[in-house]
Amino acid sequence: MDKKQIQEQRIKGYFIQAAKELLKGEGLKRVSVRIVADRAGYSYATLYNYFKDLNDLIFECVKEFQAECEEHVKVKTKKSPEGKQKIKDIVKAYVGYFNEYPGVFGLFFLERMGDLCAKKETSGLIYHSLDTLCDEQWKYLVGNGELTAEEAESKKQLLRFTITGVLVFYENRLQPGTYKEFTKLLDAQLSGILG
Amino acid sequence: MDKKQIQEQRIKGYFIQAAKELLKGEGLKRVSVRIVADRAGYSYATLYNYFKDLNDLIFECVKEFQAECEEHVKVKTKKSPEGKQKIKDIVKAYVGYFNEYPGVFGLFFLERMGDLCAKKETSGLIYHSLDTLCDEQWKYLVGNGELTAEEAESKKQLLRFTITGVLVFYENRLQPGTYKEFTKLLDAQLSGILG
DNA sequence: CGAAAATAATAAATATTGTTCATAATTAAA
DNA sequence: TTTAATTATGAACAATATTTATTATTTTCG
Repeated sequence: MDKKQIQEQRIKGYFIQAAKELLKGEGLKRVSVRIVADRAGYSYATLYNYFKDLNDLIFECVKEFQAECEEHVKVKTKKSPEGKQKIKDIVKAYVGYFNEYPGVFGLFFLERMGDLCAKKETSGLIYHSLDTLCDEQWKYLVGNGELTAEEAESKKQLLRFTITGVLVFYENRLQPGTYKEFTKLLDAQLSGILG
Repeated sequence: MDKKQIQEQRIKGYFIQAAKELLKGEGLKRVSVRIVADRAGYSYATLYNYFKDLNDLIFECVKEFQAECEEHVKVKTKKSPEGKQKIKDIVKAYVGYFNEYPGVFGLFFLERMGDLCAKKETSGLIYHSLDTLCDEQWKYLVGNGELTAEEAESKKQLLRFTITGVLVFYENRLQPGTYKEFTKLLDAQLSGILG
């Protein structure tokens, strides 16, 4: 029956919504079965009627955050001029999303994904998100003759690692002390890679 | 009394040793008060006579791992020729240590340090370890005229971020699938930065 | 040496976790 | 309306970190 599917999906949504709010607000360590269920308006046991376990629920959140992030970037860079400038803007928007929700960054890159059941699926989703977002622009630059295919591949990798590294340092609240310094650092790194 | 200090330090050492073994072998998730105390040959409650809490113990482990890592790098690069080559070798040895003990890398960069009490102290220790290890060589290159002070600072930063990023990807078992590919990637990135 | 005092080790207890299961409540079917 | 299926839930279980009161040990000193 279709109704069943709709209703089930709706209730799953309540749990997911509650978990997402907690993840964004307080981070993974504050997400417990009891608290999520409370916020969703159900008993903790009910959660297990809709999700295999807590990781299953969190995995759904990861997927939604990933989509949110992608959407966020696309909206913010809609008008950017194609090529290197657009890549820079994509990266800035990408970083901006994680800066707005540090808990999501922690969930994506820091907190052990090892526990999340479908490792390959989740990791693939997360680890290639920046690549996917920039892919068109890299192709554009190669087609344009601005970069060779090898140069593009090399820069793509460098960008991926550098941005992740920068975020790891900043989100752990150490490296650049202020947001101002952080954006300056980011700009510098982007110029270094893309010219 | 001095005897007291020595004995206390000795028993603390048993707990630290047990925790270190667990961290290296199985990672943070497998480290529990009960298991550590068991391995140390004491009751779990005894641990609290020597450490404020579990984080306090783990912080001690972090300090020891940090020292171990430093020592490991220094031994491995003792004979390297000064300058860029030595920086490359330092980075390789540094990465090599974490590759040998993935649990330690996770502890350092991935698992939420937020819980570790003395955030600033711990983070400073960890986040500047690579910088400190390479510092002499950067100075050498500047004194040598091979690099300007600004170039050195910029490359130092880039190196720090890139290496962290590469490790985050590799240790989460996704990016390069094999160790062979990983070292190749590392070499490429090092050449890109240091020429 | 032996009693008193200080120190150290521990078991029991508390408060959280995630997860399972039998049962109660609700909804759908006949 | 009675029966059957589904859904929600509280109780229970195992494992977690930590605290507290009590026991065991060691040190001190008369």
